[in-house]
Amino acid sequence: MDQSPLLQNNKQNLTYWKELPENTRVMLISAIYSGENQKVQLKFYDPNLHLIYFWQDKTDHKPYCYTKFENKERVEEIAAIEKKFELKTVPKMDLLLDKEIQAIKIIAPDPLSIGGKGGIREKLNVWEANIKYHENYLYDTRLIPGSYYKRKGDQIIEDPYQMSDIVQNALKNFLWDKMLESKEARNDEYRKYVREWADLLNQPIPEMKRIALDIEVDSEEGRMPIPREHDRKITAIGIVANGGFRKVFLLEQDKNHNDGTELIPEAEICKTEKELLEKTFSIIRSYNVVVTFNGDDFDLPYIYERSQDPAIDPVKHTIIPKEEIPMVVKRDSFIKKGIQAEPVQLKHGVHIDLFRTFQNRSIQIYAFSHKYSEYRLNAISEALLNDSKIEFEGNISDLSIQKLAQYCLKDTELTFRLTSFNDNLLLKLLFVIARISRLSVEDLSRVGVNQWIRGMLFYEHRKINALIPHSEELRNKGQVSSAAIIKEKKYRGGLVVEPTPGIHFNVSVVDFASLYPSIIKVHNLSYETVNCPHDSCRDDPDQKIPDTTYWTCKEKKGITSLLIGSLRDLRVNYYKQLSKDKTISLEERQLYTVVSQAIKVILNASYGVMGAEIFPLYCLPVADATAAIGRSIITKTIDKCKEAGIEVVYGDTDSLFLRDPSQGNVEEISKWAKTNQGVDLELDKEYRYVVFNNLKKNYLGVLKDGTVDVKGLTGKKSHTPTFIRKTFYSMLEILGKVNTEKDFDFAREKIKDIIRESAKKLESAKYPLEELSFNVMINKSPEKYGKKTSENIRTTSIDGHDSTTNSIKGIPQHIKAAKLFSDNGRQIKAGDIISYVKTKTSEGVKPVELAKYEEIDTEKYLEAMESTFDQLLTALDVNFKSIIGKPRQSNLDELFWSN
DNA sequence: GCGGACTGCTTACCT
DNA sequence: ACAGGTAAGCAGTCCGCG
Repeated sequence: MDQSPLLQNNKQNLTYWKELPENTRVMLISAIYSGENQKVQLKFYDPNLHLIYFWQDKTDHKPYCYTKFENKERVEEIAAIEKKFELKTVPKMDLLLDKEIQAIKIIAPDPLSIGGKGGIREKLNVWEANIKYHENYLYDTRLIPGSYYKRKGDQIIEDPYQMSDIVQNALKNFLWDKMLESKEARNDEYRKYVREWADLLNQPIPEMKRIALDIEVDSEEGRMPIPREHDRKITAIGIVANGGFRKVFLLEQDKNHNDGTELIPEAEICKTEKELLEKTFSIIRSYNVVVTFNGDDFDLPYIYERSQDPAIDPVKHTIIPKEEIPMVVKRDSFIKKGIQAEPVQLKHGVHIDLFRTFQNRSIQIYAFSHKYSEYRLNAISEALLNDSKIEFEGNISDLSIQKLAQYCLKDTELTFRLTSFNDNLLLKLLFVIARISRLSVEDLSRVGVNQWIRGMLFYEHRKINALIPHSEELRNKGQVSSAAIIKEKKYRGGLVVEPTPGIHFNVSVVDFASLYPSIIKVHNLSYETVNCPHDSCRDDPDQKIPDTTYWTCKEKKGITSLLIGSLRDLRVNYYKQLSKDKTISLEERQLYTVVSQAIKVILNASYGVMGAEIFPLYCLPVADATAAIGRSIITKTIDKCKEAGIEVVYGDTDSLFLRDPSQGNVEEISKWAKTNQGVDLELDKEYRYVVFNNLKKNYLGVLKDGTVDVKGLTGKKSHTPTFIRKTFYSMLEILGKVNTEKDFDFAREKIKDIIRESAKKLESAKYPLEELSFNVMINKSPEKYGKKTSENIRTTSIDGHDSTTNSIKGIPQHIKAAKLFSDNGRQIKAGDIISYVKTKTSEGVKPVELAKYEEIDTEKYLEAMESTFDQLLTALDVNFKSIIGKPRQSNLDELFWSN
């Protein structure tokens, strides 16, 4: 077995800053505020020796916030009474007014004096009081998580890696040649942004020494142990680290839990839980990064609480002293309601909870292209690693010690591999996002994308000495200009072109490369530049945004426009090229691929957050204007196509489907778009043919190489019963082989055969029940459904019964099924996928596990097949009903209902 | 009392 | 806990019919 050198000497790898040799390059990985010391503490990582250097502020930096001059008297009054604040008048840039103002800086002895109970925030209109102190600290010192530093005396000095000549030259080319074509190239400010991003993002990312950790706890069936109660024994702790280190500590068990087989070699049996915990702690101490799956709410708080419970030492009833535990309870964090665990933080390392990270929609969709759709370890592992947990029947507490060891170690291994697969993709991604968002990985892996962009923008405000506005100040920036199509939406979004129904050969798809970020860049969109205070801009017709009442600023570049625009250009014109450049090392190329991916995540969200209330710089006019310009660009491009005689058969937001264009056609339009609209229109895909029915966001396309692209069709949707989906995909296989108009005749017949066969299999009960299930996710807890209708409230309150058919009326089918499940004692919670079949029972549905074949409503399934397949068949001029014959009593029905 | 038109709710998808 | 637009299925209400 590969033994980790770190484990052998068991050295606590936490070292103080003064011990860091000068000129050793270390990376900033964490920043926290220690309430105990009232100081910010930083952790730096030495990528060679894998040590953490620990730094505590000595600069006497203090928490603070601002107020405006109009509050001078009031703030002086407060300061005179409370005697703990220091006031300073300082110049600040007010971006909304585009002028310098005098602000009063209120300096406090501790963060609670500002944001705590009775803090200044409650007494006065203050600015920048909602920023966590450790974030403030990073902004002010310009320290960026994920960046490299070195020690000089007591100080922290920037110490970036040098870029290689190739990369350096590519950047120069980009800055001086590529960009000279555009207006921005002549803008030094813009060039400075590009340069700074590249300097930051081109830094290599080291492989971090880390462990994955997973605990198993003795528990009753169907009830999760609660950390706060810590009343259940810890029976196993698995640890997997880099370099092949694997270990599982097991609590000694009685004979009933021994199946006589041999234990896996990684197993080590401990006499008591105390011993088990002590051994685990000593390993945790020797690593810098700890990875768990749901460790925030379970594993970490559980082992912490349990270590303080005398039950872990049955003989002497002693606990583990707090100094020996590598964790502390996070006291400064605000207490969330209803949580089951006190948050726990690692003392010297960094803890990443993958459960939370994979739940992040941006990670799920943009980083992993929606490969997983459930947030369980097993589902994510299956999707990303093609591996799964060890399955077992019954209760985990009944497993033999041998099986438990295997099970626990497997979970731990999967957790580790989620951070290591694809050349440590996830961790690298997180570190690049840390650099962009100015948040530590510890912080950013637990928050949504709006906080990432918040971090990027807040940092920038500090950098240019601009006061960060209140969200209320951004609410009076103008009326919404374009009403949404969907009610309950705030403004109108992208334009969807009505598809031309039918089969079209040789269709080219062109799309605008990151359209919204381009618009934000080209049109100088930012909260302070949309409806800016300058009369000259307001009165200039060139500054007007088409189809809206908004105008934009020509006097000054907006901060969002600069940041998003420079990132966009870097991605499109620099990182994408570098990631393919064979003259640089594979390792570097991989970094640039990751950087490009991380920027994509940020760009994709940058427009969305402007229209999201939770975003601190929420500014509806910016989002509204962005979408309006997008509609204007696509509309004008369509007009231009028509003018040039190019037929547009479909389009959605930023894409156009052109029917049989020449290469010259595409070039012409693309050039036109660049010159007249300032956006890049690129050839995205070339379809051999595309099939449209009359529905938007619904089509099938076969690429030149025979790959079949399906969008939006029901046959693709995850809730569709497997047998229908499988039949649908075999239809697609046929269509992938179609090359010419003539081939369709054959394909049509093949498809009819497939459908007939499938219908026959259905009617003769040949499909396993599981293939008939609809699989629908429940997004709320089951009780929260069906409360809106008065009818429903009345029936439940009158008869009082819960499980009568009355009380489950007015409730979606998947919830009905879920309720039948919980009647059977199984817990259903938000995020679960309910698998149910359609039945002839009074409810009309039943969970698959509880259903019998004779209850199946075959007619309903034929209807489902019909509606699913008709989306394709209508375009192929085939009729479902005529294939399987008229609706009739199915064989199955006759069989079961006659006797 | 019945059925079709309509609305609202929910989910899954597209960009 | 980033946006809006579209489709589909179900459940319920409204309204006219005769």
